[in-house]
Amino acid sequence: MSEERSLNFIEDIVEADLAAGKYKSIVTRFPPEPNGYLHMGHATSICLNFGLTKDYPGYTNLRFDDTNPVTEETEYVDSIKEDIRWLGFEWKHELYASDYFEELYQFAIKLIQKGLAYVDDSSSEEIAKLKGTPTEPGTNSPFRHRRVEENLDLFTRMRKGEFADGTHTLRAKIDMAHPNMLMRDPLIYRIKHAHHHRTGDAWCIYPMYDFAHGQSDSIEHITHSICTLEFVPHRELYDWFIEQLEIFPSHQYEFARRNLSYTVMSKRKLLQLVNDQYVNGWDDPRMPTISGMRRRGFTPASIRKFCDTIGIAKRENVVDFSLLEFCLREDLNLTALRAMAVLDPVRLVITNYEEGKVEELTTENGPDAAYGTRTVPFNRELWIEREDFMEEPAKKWFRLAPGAMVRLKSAYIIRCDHFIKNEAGTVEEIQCTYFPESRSGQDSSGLSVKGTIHWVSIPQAIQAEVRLYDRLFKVENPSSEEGDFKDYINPDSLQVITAFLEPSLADATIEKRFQFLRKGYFCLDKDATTGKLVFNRTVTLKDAWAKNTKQGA
RNA sequence: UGGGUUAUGGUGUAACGGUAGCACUACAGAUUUUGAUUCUGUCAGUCUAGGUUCGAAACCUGGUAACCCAACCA
Repeated sequence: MSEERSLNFIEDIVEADLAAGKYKSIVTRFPPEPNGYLHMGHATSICLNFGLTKDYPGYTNLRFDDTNPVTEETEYVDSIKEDIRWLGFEWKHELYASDYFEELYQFAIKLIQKGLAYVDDSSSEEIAKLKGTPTEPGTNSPFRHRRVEENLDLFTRMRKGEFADGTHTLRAKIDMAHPNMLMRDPLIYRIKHAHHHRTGDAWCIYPMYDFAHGQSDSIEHITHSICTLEFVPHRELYDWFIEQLEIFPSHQYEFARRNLSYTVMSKRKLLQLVNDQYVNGWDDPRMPTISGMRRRGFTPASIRKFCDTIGIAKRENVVDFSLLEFCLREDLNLTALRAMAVLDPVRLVITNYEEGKVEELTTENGPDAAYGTRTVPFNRELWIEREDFMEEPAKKWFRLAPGAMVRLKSAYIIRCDHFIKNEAGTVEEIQCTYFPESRSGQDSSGLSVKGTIHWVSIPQAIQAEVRLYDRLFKVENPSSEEGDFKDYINPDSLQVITAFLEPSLADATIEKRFQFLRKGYFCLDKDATTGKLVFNRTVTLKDAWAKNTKQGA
């Protein structure tokens, strides 16, 4: 109540309805079709629908819109439920449009009896031809004036299975000259002799979307039926059916689907990426699917925060990917365990450190003291990041360079004395001296350095496969570019490397989130086995220096 | 003279006839044993032309632009 946060237009409507006493509590629903995996676009709808009944009295149903048996499968039902729960929401009732098939059938009978529906024997081509175009009115079907009794008989026989697929349809009788194409005698039932994932072979006629969705809403007494903008023209039909059927008046409200830059967000396109093997399945960490993002290491809280931040409105939009990254980092920064890993190693030798000696040094586990500490082994030879050394240091370079000093995180201050190159001119080894009095936590050296770098002790280091991801597409809006969206796929969206990790990372589990110090946030991938660690880079840290050098170049 | 929807910084979103605000991005600086985090600051906006009004991003009129609608998909 004390929130100053401004309301979106749907919350405005809900508040007005509640204030006017139109409803004492509200009912919303999330209505996926079980024919694919949920993606970031669905997350917006989930957060909206479930969020509304968290903020206002009422509840939200999960209703599968399963009126097309040829594309729908139980496998999808399960993944959808898992994704919603993972996002942190729980539905009141788990329902299916197919639960209402008998009721829907009776609704159709009622329409026929009122003279508002008829059986059409036209082929799909004939129906399309008579439909007209947006600028030309349609023409009445020759079957439009069948008598009620004949329609009833035919429709009953359609249900009994007397006719083949495509031979008959049931259409609402509205107006073939209507400016809204959807009002030109829309099809409401079609024959499909197909096995349904829930009703099996009980039916061979199935209602169309427009004769299932709104009626299901009404049956469930949904007060606010929220969908995306492309359904705006359907609202007229939605209201027409409810009025003619004289059933509970649910209302439909539409918002603009959210688009994310550098990716695509339609089931059809995502399916192509999977089928054509541009990615490795629906849960590939580069996919904007909920399952892909979960595998990548996104947290539910970060996705909810993102949905909340981008808001709900009616205009076309492409949200910056960087905002999603911001929400992710914001959450991960607070929750990820800290660890050290070297992704691109170069050998560093501390020439004045006793050979064979190993010290266990204390370092922090997390962003604050509550996470406690652990120890990491330290010895004479370490891996450090190749990019942390510069033979000829740039301006404002804080890291290692000939003669320069840095602190090794949670360890000692070192000074670079020499470096060794191979024939190819690549630095192979960096030699340093350390200052024993500069030990972390008990530094009496009086030295101060600008830079601190991470490291991993070579003898104890463990290896892991690390998968580095970049954006899937090279352009902000692949769908609006010339040609095929697949032409704009980023060929370097996945880079697989072998990294050296501190030994504690051997205990990583799939739920844990890590910040590899100075490198980014990582999590264990499901491909990891007892013998082989595999990490995904969820997102990099912000890197002011990298930005700096990029600009200078 | 088909119908519908939408136009606010680079991006997303507020302002409900009364000071155009917030967040991201970008940039500059402070702190920092992560060039992270944190903190401070800067740049930057009402599609257009008229009108109503003391006062318009908002209301009216005319343009312009983008998106949606001609699946037995949802």
